[in-house]
Amino acid sequence: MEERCPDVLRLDNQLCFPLYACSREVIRRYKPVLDEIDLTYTQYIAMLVLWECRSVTAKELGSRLYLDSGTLTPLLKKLEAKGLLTRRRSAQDERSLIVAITPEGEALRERAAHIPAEMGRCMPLEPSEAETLLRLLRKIMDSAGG
Amino acid sequence: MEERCPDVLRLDNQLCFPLYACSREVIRRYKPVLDEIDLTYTQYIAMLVLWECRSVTAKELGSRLYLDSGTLTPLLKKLEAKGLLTRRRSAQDERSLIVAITPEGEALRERAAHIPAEMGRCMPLEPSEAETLLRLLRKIMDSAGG
DNA sequence: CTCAATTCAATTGCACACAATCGAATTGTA
DNA sequence: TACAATTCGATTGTGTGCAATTGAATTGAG
Repeated sequence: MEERCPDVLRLDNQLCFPLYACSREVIRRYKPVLDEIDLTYTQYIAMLVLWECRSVTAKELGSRLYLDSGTLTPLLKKLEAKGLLTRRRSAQDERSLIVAITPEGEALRERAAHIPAEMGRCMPLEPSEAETLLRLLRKIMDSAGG
Repeated sequence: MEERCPDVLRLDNQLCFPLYACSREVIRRYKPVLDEIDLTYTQYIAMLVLWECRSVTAKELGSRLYLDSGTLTPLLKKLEAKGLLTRRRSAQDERSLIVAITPEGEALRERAAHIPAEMGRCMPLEPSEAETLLRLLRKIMDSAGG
């Protein structure tokens, strides 16, 4: 008799897979609205930081988004090519790259202002549920290993 | 006076970003243990399905993992090259690709059996919290738009 | 039966993610 | 002040994700 697959190895019994699948699903749902402003999801979250900060170093941006230079360098070059931001070296430290929003980038913020509410309507969670979800995600993020 | 960035556009006030960041973080934590059995995370979840089912069509596998042929075709070819599975056309329907686990693939299951428990220790959630998290993720997955 | 519509996996092209490495700039210490 | 260690962004290479297209096989309406 063949040994059965142990329950612990079942796809649905792991936290990792629903988390991974749900993350991709939510990004898929953003796509139609992000298409309207010609941003990918990763470009969108980079712009979210710039809409908050106007100017940040690439290092700070990477630290906020948990992305390294291998991902950020080509991403920022594309956003620069779109005219949404500028890239220049810091005068104090030539190693640092300063990323600053342009007027076009600022203007895009208004066209993006409706997105969070629109996406919120796609998420069937009560405010208390959303808060619980956020708390649990942060608990994982903050735990040792990251 | 410059208009401040509206709160709704703040990175941390959206559900999408913590979800996306947490998913990548958890996959990062899997990497050291998956390196030991020479699987990427995506290859691992594909093997999870095969450890359950032994034999599935590519379509069924894609439906379980929410991945399309553009992702699965090269992935399955790599796993076939590792000797963990076989790929052959269905006799009943030549369009269908049947993916079946090999003895080497079965053997790998034993070397992977410790992974869920090990990862569980990296996740600081109480059982009830994990259950809540799963429920909320499924609620999002099951909602309209997917 | 017939042929248009559908269903599959494969392919192509683009955009991430991320490990590893590089080279320039800066820092810390003797 | 030298100079080794560190920090920073850029580059390279691999492996996904996913949209769009292709081509073969199957299905279904007439």
